Amino acid sequence: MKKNIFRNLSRREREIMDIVYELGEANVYDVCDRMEDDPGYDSVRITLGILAKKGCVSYRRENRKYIYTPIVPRKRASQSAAKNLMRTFFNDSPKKAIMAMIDMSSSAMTSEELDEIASYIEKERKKSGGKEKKK
Amino acid sequence: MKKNIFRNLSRREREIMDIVYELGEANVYDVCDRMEDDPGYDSVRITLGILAKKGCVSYRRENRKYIYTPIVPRKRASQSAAKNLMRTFFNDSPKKAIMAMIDMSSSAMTSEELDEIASYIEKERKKSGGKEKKK
DNA sequence: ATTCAAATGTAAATTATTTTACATAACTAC
DNA sequence: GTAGTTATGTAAAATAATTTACATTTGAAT
Repeated sequence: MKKNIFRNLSRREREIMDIVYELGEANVYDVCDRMEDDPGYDSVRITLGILAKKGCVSYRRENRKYIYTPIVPRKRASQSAAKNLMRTFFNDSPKKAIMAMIDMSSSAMTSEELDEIASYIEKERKKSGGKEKKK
Repeated sequence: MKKNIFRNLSRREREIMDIVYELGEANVYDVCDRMEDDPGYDSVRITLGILAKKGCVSYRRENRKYIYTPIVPRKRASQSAAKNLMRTFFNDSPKKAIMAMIDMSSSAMTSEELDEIASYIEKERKKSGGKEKKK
């Protein structure tokens, strides 16, 4: 059984990984800019180095700058995070989690967006038909 | 501006808070039972004490056992976590986040559940009409 | 009253994390 | 070439987190 990919990251490491995911890719300065307290270039650099050693990010050189990229693809990482959310707060029920997100966000979405989501559900519902209800 | 309630929790603290949220309330043994590595009763106890001091959990006595409960209500904590998820992985777009959750969960839901979600959206859509689309 | 279990508090010891520092390389621009 | 920027590596120092230990309290059971 695969464990949560990010469970053994420290607070700072986790914080930096979140920023790298948020940005898609980032250099040391990009990360520094997004941190509330400013830990200093070196500190962030060392931590990115640790994350590279742990296999969380890779880096490449572009012009003069090193650019760090998450190794676990955004999609897989987001699914892992979403599953964690479902387990922790929604008793592992996707339905409850999705409804809660709709509830908290409906006023921030346009009716068009809500419609889009509705048609997306309809499409999914037809596609697999979903799991059959237990008798 | 209110900061993320749980940003200054250490790894262990965060782990224990998740368990307390998952269970709703818990005593030291309940928490121990859910931890993969077993940190030992005392260690968990001390950490729960720190969480109490930080204002993350309260506790009450029931019979001979102390029971710890999250102070920030589950709903608010889950919203905070969901917002974090949206920011980190979905460019702050609820629509994208919700669709991703549907996508990853549709095969685990019955058609009935999908229907329920769809009607919930319809209800929300009618209620506020959502935000108007920008011209 | 004695014993046991469940709790408390405090402190020390251990480990992990985070930051700082220093020495160096490579590439650019002047 | 010299200086400046961006990077590297390693190590030390400083902080923070985690675990362990020991001394106490309280209530329940025998």
